Amino acid sequence: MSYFEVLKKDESSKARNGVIHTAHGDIHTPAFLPIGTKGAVKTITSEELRFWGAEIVLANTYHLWQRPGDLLIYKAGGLHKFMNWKGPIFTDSGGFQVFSLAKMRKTMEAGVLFQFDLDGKQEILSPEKSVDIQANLGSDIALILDDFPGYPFEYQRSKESIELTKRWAERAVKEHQKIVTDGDPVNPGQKLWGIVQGASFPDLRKQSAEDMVALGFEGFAIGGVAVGEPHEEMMKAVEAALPHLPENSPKHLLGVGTPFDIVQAAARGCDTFDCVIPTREARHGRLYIAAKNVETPGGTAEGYSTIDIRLEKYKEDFTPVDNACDCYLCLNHTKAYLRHLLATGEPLAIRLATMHNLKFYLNLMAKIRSAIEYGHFEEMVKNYKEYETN
RNA sequence: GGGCAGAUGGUAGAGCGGUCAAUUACACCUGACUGUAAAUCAGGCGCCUUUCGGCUACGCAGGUUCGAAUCCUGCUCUGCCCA
Repeated sequence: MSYFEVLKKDESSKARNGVIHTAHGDIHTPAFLPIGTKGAVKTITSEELRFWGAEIVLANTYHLWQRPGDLLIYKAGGLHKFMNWKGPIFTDSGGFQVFSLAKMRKTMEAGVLFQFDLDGKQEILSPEKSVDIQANLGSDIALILDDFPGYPFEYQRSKESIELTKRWAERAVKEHQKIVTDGDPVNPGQKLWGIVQGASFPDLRKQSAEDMVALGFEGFAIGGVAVGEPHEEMMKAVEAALPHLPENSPKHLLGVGTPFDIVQAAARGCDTFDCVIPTREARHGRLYIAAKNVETPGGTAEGYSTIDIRLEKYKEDFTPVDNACDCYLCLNHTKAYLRHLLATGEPLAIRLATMHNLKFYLNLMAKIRSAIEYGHFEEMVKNYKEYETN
């Protein structure tokens, strides 16, 4: 049984249904990974995630290294046991933190120099260190430490980043092999995935993809996107990278995205996605709603809309956020109640809202898989976008 | 009936002669949020105006003053206390 199996290819696009086999179970793709940066998807239990159909979660190397420390998690028996999540875990390498916390960090050949917030101690996150930490966490999918410049995209800087990422990748692979051969990893089945950089420059994406393929990775992530660029630029980056990666390997699109982004990227062949949008925006009062039978010039379509539950107009709205939704919030509570909880700062508010948005995203992925399975993905892609409904 | 305190923008509550269209908070409105330093952040919030600026405003009516939300007088109302 190969690591990744393509179960069904869509005839109208590059989308496909597949399954990734990991030491902690299968992941049916296209899949969305709820983000649990510090070992928890904010306010949500592992049991709930599993119940709603999440098959894998993402955790962060950088943050878990700082607290509670990867050695502590190693002592706990690995991150799966520590957080009691029995399914697959995907860990980010810390590369994104290098980018998002850039003001306080310095990228060097050796790695990233930075200071811990708590005690000001200086540390270097190197490609090896990142792999070591992820080995101690015992994730099923680990990522190499990568470098990326952000937006706007600049050719020279992007070229440097794919070159540095390649050199770091070589070191990461060696370190990972060393651990597998000589070490005592928490999760011997852990796979290290490469990351393709190169902004939206086709030649750089191609080069970076080839660099990664040459290193023998079994899975790949597309990085450096969702940093403020327009949707078209993001798709351009995806289109530039995917043809140069093996068709029978899983591809993750890092940090993406809106429901629209995800559908579009799935159509281009991306298999897995992670994003803070559903969880973060839930905390900020933005709720996603499946919009069925929306009137469009081409007839009725299906898409989605969002509401800001904080608005006064929902004060006396005693209907569910989405009466067609099967999440706990929609089955049990009204907009007026959720608005009240959020307005009064009740912790339950963000939990209920998070439940809803995560269910929306997970339902979306199920719809994509189903559409591919039953041959109507083309129709779904055609009109699936955000609609205004007010 | 007497005494005391007070009346400020949706609400609470600053201001106590000019720099006040009026601090601040809440409410309300807009907008952000894409490998989570984010249960967060930014902007707006009398009316007209793109800006400049103009107009009307701090219970009501007068007055003092170059100038009043701020001082004085009367009135109205509110709260507390004493009869």
